[in-house]
Amino acid sequence: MNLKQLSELLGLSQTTVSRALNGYPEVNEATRERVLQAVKETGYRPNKAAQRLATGKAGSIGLVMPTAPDHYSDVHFGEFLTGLGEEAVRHDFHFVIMPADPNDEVGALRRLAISGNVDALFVAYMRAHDPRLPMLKSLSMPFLVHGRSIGSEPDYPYLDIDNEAAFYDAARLLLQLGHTRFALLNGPGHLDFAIRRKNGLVAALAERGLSLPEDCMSHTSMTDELGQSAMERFLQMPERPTAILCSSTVLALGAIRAVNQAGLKLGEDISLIAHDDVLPHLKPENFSVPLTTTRSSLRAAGVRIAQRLIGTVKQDGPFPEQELWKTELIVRASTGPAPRQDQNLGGV
Amino acid sequence: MNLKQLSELLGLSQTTVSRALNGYPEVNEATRERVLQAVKETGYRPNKAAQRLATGKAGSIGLVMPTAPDHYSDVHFGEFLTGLGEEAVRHDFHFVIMPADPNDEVGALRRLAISGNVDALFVAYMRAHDPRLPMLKSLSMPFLVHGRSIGSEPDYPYLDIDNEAAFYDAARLLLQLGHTRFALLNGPGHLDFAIRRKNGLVAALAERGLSLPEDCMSHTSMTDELGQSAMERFLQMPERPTAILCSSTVLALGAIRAVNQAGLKLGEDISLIAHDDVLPHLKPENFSVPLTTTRSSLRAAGVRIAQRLIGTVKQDGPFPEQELWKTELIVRASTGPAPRQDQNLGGV
DNA sequence: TGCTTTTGTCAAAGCGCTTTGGAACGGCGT
DNA sequence: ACGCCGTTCCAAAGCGCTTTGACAAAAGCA
Repeated sequence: MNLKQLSELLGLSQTTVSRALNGYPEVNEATRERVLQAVKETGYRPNKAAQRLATGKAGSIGLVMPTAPDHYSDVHFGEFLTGLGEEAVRHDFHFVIMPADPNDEVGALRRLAISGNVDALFVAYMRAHDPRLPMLKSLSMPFLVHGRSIGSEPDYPYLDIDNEAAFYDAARLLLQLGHTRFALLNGPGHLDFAIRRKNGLVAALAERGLSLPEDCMSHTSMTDELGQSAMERFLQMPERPTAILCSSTVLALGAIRAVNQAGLKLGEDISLIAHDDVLPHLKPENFSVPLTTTRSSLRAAGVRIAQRLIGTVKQDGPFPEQELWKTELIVRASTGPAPRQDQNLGGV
Repeated sequence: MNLKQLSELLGLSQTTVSRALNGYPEVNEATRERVLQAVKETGYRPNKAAQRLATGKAGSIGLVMPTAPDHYSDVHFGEFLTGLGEEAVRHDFHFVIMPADPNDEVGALRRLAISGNVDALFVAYMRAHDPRLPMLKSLSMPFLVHGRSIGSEPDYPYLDIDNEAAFYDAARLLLQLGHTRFALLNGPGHLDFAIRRKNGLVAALAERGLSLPEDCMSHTSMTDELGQSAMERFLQMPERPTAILCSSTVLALGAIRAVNQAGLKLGEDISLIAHDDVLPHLKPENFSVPLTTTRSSLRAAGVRIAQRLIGTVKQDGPFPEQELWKTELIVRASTGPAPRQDQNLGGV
């Protein structure tokens, strides 16, 4: 069934049917109803390829999936993708996923853009001074970045969470509880979110005249194994930290294992706050000691990004704007007052 | 730059240029060279949408991404997707990913098929008597399944690994080492691969007159946490198993944690063989006690599936066939002779 | 030489949609 | 009665490609 057949069946022109379907105002409401009814009965579906050719819009958004032979397909990416997908499917959009070596993301993105089968681009895993940004700007194709790029002019459309504030607030809570020795279990050091979280923590410490020693920072991929080994190192320090900030519940999973194996009590000997991306199978409230977290749903971010990107493409409208989400600081049992000996030793 | 302009530039007809580009035989080699040269110089790229409309081929394959609010975006899926993607990008194909609740996979698949923006479908996570199979067969659209569906007529195109043989062989190795008490850490019980792996193990045991008690089987999602808790249960049994078969290195990760925490030695007190999907960040040789595994690369399967599916679509050729990969049994340090007390008690 | 094949090329007809530029129609004011 | 609008619809022109059917030119064959 195609438009022509449908219009003949209705005794209308293709024009009118097309307009009825696409919500144009110049068609009589009664006529539109008839058309819609016929569509239901016949199960007519417009041919995507024809629509694309006619409108010049592909109805799809492109993204680069970081992947190399040794690259871990991480849960955060999957979770985010799910959000994107949920929204996309509602609008009959789809993605073109271009797998690419993380070292060639610029190239991959450019290839995607000129391939002509996407209307818009999405990028994530932002770094400081990210080289993709100037490229994207030169492209005259809508794009939206998840995160930001420290060191770049902030004149590009993005959706980000306020990482700095999140870890600043988390650190302040721990400071108020009397902690003075902090450690940071962070994501890869070149990524923007990791830099900002570190900055947030450092800023909060600086207000109290404290600083974060180099050996109390760990920058790794966010897997539980790496969380565990980093935490083990922290615990072996002569003056071990009592307050841990952690960039992911996945890292926290490993870290807590290390705490337990060291015979220490989470929430008593060690206080820990993790950032919670709301990964479905890793709920902070289900940890044996429920986790205090800074929370912001990765999946929700995916949905929102898809919304904005699709909106932009559909109405050929203004490029999407900047959006900064606050995280929620949710206090559970993994944080508590600094242990006694710490209070004795501690302070400024 | 479009075909028309290019052909005018060359003083040829659109027909000839198109044919030269698409490798048709009826064009002079010298002419083809000229065309190719011009393409290089002008950077001409055929418009995808127009090609689609003209050929009726979308150049994309569809797949359903299982996702629900509580569904874990698992690493196995990501890893497989990476393989698919690598191959797809080589042929300028892309996927349409339709996220769907695992309970509505049939519906999602159908919607994908009639949406008209895919040429072929791919399905995974096969179950026994999988309801998607009859639906797919009725669809007259090429498809390929990863895995098989026990209980269904095996008349559909698939790529699978020989799960039964894998675990049969693994079990035999352990039997030869003198083990008699086995346990199975398996994936979700409704999935085909899990059923077959269990069958393989049971068959090997039966040859020795042994059987697998119900409480020595665990069927769960393949996360390390669940691997750990299941293993803990096994270890608390009065006559605890000494030989463990494990459906994923992710499960094994947790299981081994349980072994260590129980103060037992892997490869001495407990022998363990895991199936290794070759996840980049979970290499069995990097475990503190290197893991004996049955190996088959998930990513390679992705590549192969993309190859076959794309091949089928491109030449409109025969539907793809059936393919069964053998796994490799790779012996490392996590397997050893059954401990003494077991040999005394044990045997047929 | 005259005939049929083969080779290399072309003009034109789609593919199924959107969109432009009218046209028909009835109601309105004058 | 006339012209003028606003509404509702239409015919036809693309969008950029592939493919069919035809046709010269070159080649093969008797």
